[in-house]
Amino acid sequence: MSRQEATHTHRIPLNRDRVLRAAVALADATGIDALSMRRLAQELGVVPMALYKHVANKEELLDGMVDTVVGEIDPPAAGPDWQRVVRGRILSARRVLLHHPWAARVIESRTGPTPTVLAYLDSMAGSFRDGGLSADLTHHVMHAMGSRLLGFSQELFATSGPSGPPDPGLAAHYPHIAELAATAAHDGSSTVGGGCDDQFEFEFALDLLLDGFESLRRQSWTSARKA
Amino acid sequence: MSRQEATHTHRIPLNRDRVLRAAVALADATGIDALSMRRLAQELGVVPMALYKHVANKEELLDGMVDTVVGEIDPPAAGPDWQRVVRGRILSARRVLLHHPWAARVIESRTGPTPTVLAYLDSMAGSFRDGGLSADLTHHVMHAMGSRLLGFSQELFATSGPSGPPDPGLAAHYPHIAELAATAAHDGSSTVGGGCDDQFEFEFALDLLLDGFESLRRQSWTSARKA
DNA sequence: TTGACCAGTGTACGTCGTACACCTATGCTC
DNA sequence: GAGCATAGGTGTACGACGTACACTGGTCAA
Repeated sequence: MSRQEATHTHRIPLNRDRVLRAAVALADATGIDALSMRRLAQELGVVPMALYKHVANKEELLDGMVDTVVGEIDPPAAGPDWQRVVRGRILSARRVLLHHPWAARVIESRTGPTPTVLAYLDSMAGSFRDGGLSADLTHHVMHAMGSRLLGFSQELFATSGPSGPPDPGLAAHYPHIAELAATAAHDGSSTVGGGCDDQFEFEFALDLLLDGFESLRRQSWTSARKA
Repeated sequence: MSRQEATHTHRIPLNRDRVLRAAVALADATGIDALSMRRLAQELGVVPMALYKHVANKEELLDGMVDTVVGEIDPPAAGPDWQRVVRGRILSARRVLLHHPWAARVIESRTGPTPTVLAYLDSMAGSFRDGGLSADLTHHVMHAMGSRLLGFSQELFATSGPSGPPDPGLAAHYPHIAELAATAAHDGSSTVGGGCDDQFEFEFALDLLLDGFESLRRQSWTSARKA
């Protein structure tokens, strides 16, 4: 065992994690468009096909990169003030995304969320629930936050099929998300099957912002107060 | 002149507009990933290189497609209530984007806005100004709307260089945007050069939403009122 | 010693965007 | 009408890309 790296030209073997880290670093350095399997392999001193022993294909590589980035977001701080908790976490997410400028676009291009992303969203929903927001309100609030949570738009929760009971395994791992999915399912007002009423969610956030703007206008708000 | 289409196998010549329309239709039908210059040429009964007589390259094709889509958004309705005007226009933009599901991602991938997009944003800013919002507030409001206006994120206004006076031609064509750029330039609080304080803009929208959520929570808001 | 297993290799295919040289019919000028 | 520039369409070719598939060599359990 001690001669693991004894034989002189013996490379440390690749693994999924090294591949993902290298991919993130390469995307940071040269942009997402310059990230090809061939360039990445070259960076790792390996032939392109070697990568496929560690990721199934490029899509899975991108999924893994997203997970790596989402993993950099700070866990929620403890504290009684839910707004402080959520605010801090979202600003952490923003810092991470600013550090990996390609990430927002990649996240948006994914078709389904990975478990890592689901866990992040679940934890975020948990912060709202802990702050005393109802499951119903939390649901709409999560939609309203939309891209500010991560760069996602509203069809995130369409993952659960159009009918039938939600995956029971989901509830075990992501209790808050399961709860939100449940409220969406049995208040199914305008949509026929399960899933959310995207139009309602859009207007919910839009009106919240427009009302906020009008309120600022009435009080002659100016950004100078911040200086 | 009368024999313009007389000679039997004479194709109607292509033009930029026909190319763009066909590209939009193809993307609508088969998804943006299936849109290649070769597939598009085939759809038009033409050899791939023929397209390059009408668009410089694929990037310009995508720009043109975005313009086509943005051109479908309704003009602002007239009316004294600025919230109604803005709301209606944004919902129109949303309808258009729902009709072209690929568009949001393409818009976000563009590096700089086209004149058509600038005109749309200028007109939107004009609606806020007409509603009595100050130039300062309008500026932040435009940022806060962010992706809800079209799918853009905040670095939109970074187009004007980091220093020097803004393009005088810009003011003529896009007076409201020029006005916003001006307010951003000479209140330059935390950023060194010109441009916006993206961090401030992000927190502005974030806090507006968080405060709105807290207010709903206090009044035990529930979405059932909508039913 | 054998043989299964696994990380890494090499070759090859089909697709992509597009540079470049070429053709050909249109329509302008004399 | 004769001559000719020009715009629109063609054909060939190149260098990327993602990845299927068959392989090789080194490790370790039996």
